[in-house]
Amino acid sequence: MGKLARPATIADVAALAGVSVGTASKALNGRGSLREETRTRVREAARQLNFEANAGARSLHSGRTYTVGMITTDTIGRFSIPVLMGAEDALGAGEMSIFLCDGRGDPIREQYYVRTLLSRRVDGIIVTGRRTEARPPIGVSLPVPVVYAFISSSDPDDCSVVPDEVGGARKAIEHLLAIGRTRIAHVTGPERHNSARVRASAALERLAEAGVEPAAPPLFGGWSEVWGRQAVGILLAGQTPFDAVFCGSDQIARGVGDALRAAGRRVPEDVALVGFDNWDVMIDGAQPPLTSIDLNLEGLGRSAAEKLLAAINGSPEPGRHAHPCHLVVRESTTVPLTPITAPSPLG
Amino acid sequence: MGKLARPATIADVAALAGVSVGTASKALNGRGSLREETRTRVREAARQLNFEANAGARSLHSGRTYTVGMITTDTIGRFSIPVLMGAEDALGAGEMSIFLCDGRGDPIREQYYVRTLLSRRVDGIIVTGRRTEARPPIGVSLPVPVVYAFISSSDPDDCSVVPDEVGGARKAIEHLLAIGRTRIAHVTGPERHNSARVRASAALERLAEAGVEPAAPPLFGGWSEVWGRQAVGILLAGQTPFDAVFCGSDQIARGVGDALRAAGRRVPEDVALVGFDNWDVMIDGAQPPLTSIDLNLEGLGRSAAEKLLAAINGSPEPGRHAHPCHLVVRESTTVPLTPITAPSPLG
DNA sequence: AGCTTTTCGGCAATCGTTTTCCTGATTGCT
DNA sequence: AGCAATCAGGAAAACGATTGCCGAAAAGCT
Repeated sequence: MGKLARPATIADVAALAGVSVGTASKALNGRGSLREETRTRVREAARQLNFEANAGARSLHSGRTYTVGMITTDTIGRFSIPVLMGAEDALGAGEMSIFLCDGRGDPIREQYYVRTLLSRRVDGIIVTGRRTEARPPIGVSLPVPVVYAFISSSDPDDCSVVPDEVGGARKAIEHLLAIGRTRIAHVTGPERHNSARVRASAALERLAEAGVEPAAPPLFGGWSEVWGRQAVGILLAGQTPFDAVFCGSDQIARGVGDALRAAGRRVPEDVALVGFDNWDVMIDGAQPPLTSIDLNLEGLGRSAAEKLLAAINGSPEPGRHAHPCHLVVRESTTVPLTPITAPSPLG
Repeated sequence: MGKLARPATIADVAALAGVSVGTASKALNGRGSLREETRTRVREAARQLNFEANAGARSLHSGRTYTVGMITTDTIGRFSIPVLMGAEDALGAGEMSIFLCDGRGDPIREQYYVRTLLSRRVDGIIVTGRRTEARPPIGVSLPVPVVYAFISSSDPDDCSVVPDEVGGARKAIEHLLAIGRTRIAHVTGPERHNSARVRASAALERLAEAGVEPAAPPLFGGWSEVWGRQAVGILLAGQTPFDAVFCGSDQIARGVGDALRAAGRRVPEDVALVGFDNWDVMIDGAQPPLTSIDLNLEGLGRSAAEKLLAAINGSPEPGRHAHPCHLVVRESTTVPLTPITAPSPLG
């Protein structure tokens, strides 16, 4: 079989079509002035040889590679994937490809990747990660534009696109207030995490604006279900009653929900529950399904890619851009209006 | 600021060092015979200009791009990420980069990506997906080697690396038998899924080899927690008792565990529970943590990348290669020997 | 028929790097 | 001193594709 045969070059095509390489190039790219008959002859030869122009050679001439690099600071995962997909969407439409590099939290590795990407002459770089913290820039005066997505650069002159966590937390509180809850607790991740602090203070602020006292000071812990369960123990042990819990993540919310149920409190009748991240796995497994804040990561990735393209084309948009979050309401904060006719055995 | 300045070429370096480009190239690559003083002078010039050799131009000459493409058939996600990471690991050591393309289940899109990758002259292609089914090859007599990872190609002459699901299911059953369980049920995903069928029949076969009757015929449903909960309803409604459930996924296992607990059965004392996939999110959230089968996806990805490298270097290993799974034992099948001294409130 | 104007395509330079030759200059040897 | 052998580095030809320029043929005009 002809497997692993050297790919055809434009010289092969030209030879088969009986023209010069220059003419073949013009024919395939619709340039120059050629007879239609010649064009089709060349095209046919190209088709026959399965010719694909060597992108490397081409970019040598054009100076563009139609390629961007994407570096994840830490591990690629739940948050970076949607960002990647959104970016791919925005870039794919313009026929660009993505080099994916996983920095794994190692700055050395990261610098190595930056060099590699630069040697491959990418047109731009997107930096992302799994936390929303600000991070040091990946380099100074790099020869290509850089956009930070989800995470942000500590240099305010860099272009960063981040989720509007403040707005998200405020929406959560507003929703709970709107359904009449006034004794609201907040359980979230470790205080050293930017996201935990930002979401907590935004929630408190929104409560204060409404003139409502929080049911308890924010409970900082981990991002896990286990912590959610433990936090319920703390809340129940305290003397102040509560009719709603806003959680810093869906995992926490799920733990909270499970523990509440185990303690005989009904969700949402006794306690309304709001999560954060809108992570389908947690949302769907929870009983009942969780109301949550969607970070709109795919939109964020798309937006980041668009800003990168703009910068590549000479119109950078430096600064920190907040991308809106939105509330997704489910049964953990609303009793369904039409009660289920035939309740499933245990679902 | 010098931002967005044209990257330095080797000509710039040569000029600064006062040598010809050929000499500069030799100096930087350790070729030819040059005075040590000259080499260091060139290296210094390169450092000063932040020179990175243009990979495109270089590969034009060498015929190699040190790049591989990775195409995911359907969406990139929980299963393809570890495979990707493993592949990156194996390739990164050899200084290769990965082009990531998400086929999104659309064959047209996929073909488009194949063409793009070929035009970029990748040295090879890895194809992956989120299901273990066999799929049609991405192309016939492509000019570069292709390895299928996790999913497999329907052409047995292609190189595929797949998890040994049969072995995994057998290990699960063996473990349950080893801890003395004899009334074992199996709850798994939809029967139309290859994984569900394969795991179920392997489990049955292993039971038969041990001369043990299954507690019930395999229950096929969905991959979700909801289904796990429903399945417990079915099992409890049936008359045959059971002392263990082997589940086709950790999500199902988690649902099963929750429902068992809700029905007053203790895990693992009354019913031992084994999941599949060893997915940390489910494992850790479950009460108690789940014993599960690890697909070793990262190892699989590494192995796939190694086979791809071998093929690139002229030693292809065609055929279907099974990658071993392993059992990870946790509290859902074992009562801890040293009981917890101070039990957490609800954890 | 002889002239100008198009039309069509070939030639060659270019992009950045590597590598093969090849030429001077130095050294070693008798 | 004269010759060969070695060394250091330059010149130029690749690699594959694009594109500006230019020449030959064909067509249009009087």
